[in-house]
Amino acid sequence: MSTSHIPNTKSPSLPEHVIKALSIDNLIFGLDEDELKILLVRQTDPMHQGKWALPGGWIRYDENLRDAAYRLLEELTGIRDVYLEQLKTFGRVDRFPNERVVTVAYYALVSADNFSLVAGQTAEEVNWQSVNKLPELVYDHAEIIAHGLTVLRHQVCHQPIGFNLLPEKFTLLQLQALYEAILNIKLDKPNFRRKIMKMNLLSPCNEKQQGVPHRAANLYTFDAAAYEQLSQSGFSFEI
Amino acid sequence: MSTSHIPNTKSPSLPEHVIKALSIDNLIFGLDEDELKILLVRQTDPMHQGKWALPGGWIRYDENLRDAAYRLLEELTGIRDVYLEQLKTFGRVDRFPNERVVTVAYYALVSADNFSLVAGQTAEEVNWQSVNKLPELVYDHAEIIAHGLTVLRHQVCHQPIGFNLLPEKFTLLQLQALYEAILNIKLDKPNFRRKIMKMNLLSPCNEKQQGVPHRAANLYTFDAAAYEQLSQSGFSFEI
DNA sequence: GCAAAAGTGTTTCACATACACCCATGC
DNA sequence: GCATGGGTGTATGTGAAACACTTTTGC
Repeated sequence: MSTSHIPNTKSPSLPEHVIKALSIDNLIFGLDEDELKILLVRQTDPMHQGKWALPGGWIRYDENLRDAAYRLLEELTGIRDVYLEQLKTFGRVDRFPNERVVTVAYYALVSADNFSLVAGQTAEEVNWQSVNKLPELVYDHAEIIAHGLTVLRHQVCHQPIGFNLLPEKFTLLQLQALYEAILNIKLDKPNFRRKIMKMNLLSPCNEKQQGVPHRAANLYTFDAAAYEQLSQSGFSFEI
Repeated sequence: MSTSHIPNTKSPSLPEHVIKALSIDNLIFGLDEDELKILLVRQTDPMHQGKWALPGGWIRYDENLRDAAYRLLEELTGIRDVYLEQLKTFGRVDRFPNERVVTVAYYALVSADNFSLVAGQTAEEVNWQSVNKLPELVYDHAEIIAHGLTVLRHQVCHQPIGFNLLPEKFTLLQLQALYEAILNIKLDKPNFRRKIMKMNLLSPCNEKQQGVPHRAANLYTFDAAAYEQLSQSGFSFEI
């Protein structure tokens, strides 16, 4: 959450007309150099002593939950047009100091296209952190991230959401590296290629990689329309 | 929700010290005669004109979300010791009249053992309804149930939660009928048997069905301990 | 015997796996 | 040439699907 999460203070940055007992927290995953990262903000007020937190905030009275998640995401990071899904609601009695605050967690997968873009915007406060070595976090945010990782690892095997982590055009080996990074496993290249290609979810760009010190690979895009059609015919994505 | 969900009234039945903007709603599924049903309560106050609702209510300040779900479930239906899992949080601005109320939905699968038991307890107010022909429901409860069904149909294929809908001891054909009822499909008996038996999740009771007008089938129980051990070795349940 | 469900056997075919191999390109 | 990744081919085994079949029991 942002620094506006200090309880019991009428901070001027706190918007009026928000739901008091409820907040939003966003888990934003990105891929950097074949490593899975998550976007965190640093709490600048002395009370939290520089701990890190998920980007989040309060929900307005006249705002749907998902809209609030999108608004907060864009306000804090500039990110928009991403896959944003409700994760879970966390409401342990003692998760927040002094008052009872329940938080609805959402998660998004950010493509490599605007990965670096985001990190640059508000350099000192927002930062990507490897999910394998997280800093100290406020409240129950470590627990929320742990749950988010579990869900992500499950979802990525059963739905084609991984493509959201890649640039628009990608190679098959980039896709394979993505699954290897998220799932912490090694995959067989020929078999992975066949499995993916048989799904008929990728459209060839008829372009090749540029500036690589080896044979250039073909580039592909994910065909969302084809996936829509296939899933209505009972097709189910499985890795 | 129960009748205590009337907004802006200081009803004497409304417990003190609850979170104002948040409620719980429970989706309780049961199997009756190979038909999937859900437990609903009738709103008795004139404002709702006899519409039906999910059993739910308010969360106390000193109560974890899941604890509240369990408490409300037991208070309203007497059901306990069931698989109870968070479904999703629903918070559309206009889902509740006059004030902003966000609700956290939980779902449970009730075994056929105490299926009839529940229906008897508070006969005129609580009732099982087929999910295929639901009555008119208050607020967004139809939407919540629709989402619950989607999740249930997905989960039942990937986790051994279906067993919660059966009596403690069951036959393989009962199990098959369960999947056929939930998924609305036909399954091949020999292949289904082999698939299930190969998982090593069922313990034979060394007992047979009683009083059936045909050859009596063997009874089995679900071996939860075996499942725990297998899933830690990377086993994943799939139908 | 007949009906109805329990339970077994067998063939077929697709597909996942494993691994060997050739291709293209920059240095 | 050689290193690096791109991309293809093939043998093998497992297992899902389809369906024919036998067994048991009540009436």
